[in-house]
Amino acid sequence: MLDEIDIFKDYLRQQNLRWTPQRKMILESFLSFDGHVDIDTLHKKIHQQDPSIGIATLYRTLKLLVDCDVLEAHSFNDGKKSYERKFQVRHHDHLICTSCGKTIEFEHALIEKYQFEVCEEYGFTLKNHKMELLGICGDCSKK
Amino acid sequence: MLDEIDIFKDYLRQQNLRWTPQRKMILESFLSFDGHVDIDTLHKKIHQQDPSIGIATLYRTLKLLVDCDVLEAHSFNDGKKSYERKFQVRHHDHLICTSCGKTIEFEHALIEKYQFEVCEEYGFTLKNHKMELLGICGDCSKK
DNA sequence: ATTGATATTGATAACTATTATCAATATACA
DNA sequence: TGTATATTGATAATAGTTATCAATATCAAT
Repeated sequence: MLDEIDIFKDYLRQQNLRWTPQRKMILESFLSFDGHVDIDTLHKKIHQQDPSIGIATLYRTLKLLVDCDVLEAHSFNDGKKSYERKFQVRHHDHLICTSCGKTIEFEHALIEKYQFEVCEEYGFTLKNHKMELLGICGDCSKK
Repeated sequence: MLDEIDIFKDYLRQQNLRWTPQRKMILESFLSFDGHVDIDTLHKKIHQQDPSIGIATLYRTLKLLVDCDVLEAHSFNDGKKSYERKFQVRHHDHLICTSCGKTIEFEHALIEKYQFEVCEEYGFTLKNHKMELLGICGDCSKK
């Protein structure tokens, strides 16, 4: 079974792009995290392993990984982007605490079903979706 | 019945802030649009009416309008923010065509109900939510 | 293995959206 | 009308991201 490394390699070959140690290490480093990763976190980890890798290469590689559907980009309201594995991870949505920032992932089959219906109604072919529920988590509302 | 202007005025008074011609004109200009408005569009329109209004005042005023719940901020994936009326407008979600950028607004009572249930399950108090369905619209899939 | 065409890299300049600074001015209340 | 202070516009500063470019690495064909 293909893993993310293989998908990335195949994609690069198809596009006449090259498999490099930097690209390998960035993807591997990314995959060592769970859930959402922001550029800063990833850059710090990569810099520890190899301080010679430049930030531009990081941005470039993440863009490629989104293009080949290995990662997915999110835009939260602080203006920063974060990234998430897409392949081999079930689709899910997010519950976000606006007080402490805690994020919980969930999935709900019925919601997904209705989303699909809405798209049909408007003649859309659904490719992806994003749902964020913003609220106050149990811990924060106790304070 | 209170309208947006009154809400904004009341909020300013409560916070010991001041009602100024610039704030009045920015809010009125915003309300003359339908749906989402991005800073650029709004700035162009305002600049036509009164070129002396600075961009900083526009940003400052929009922030106040979000604080007093007259507007809502969105962060789409291009990194730019856009704003939308909140008051007197029913909550709705977005269908976005990833090919031509067209946006359709919809609402779905059952989806909202299940969102509420998910929050309860995790001990969250739901304050707001954002749902975007990304796909290809009918026109684009014909091409 | 060597070569050659060209994709990639790191450093850094440039760019975009947004926020902070500050002196001049406008507002609201006594 | 005067006065304390909030607001303004201009612009510097900041943060995140992208473009530029010369040096280097990759890969397919020999």
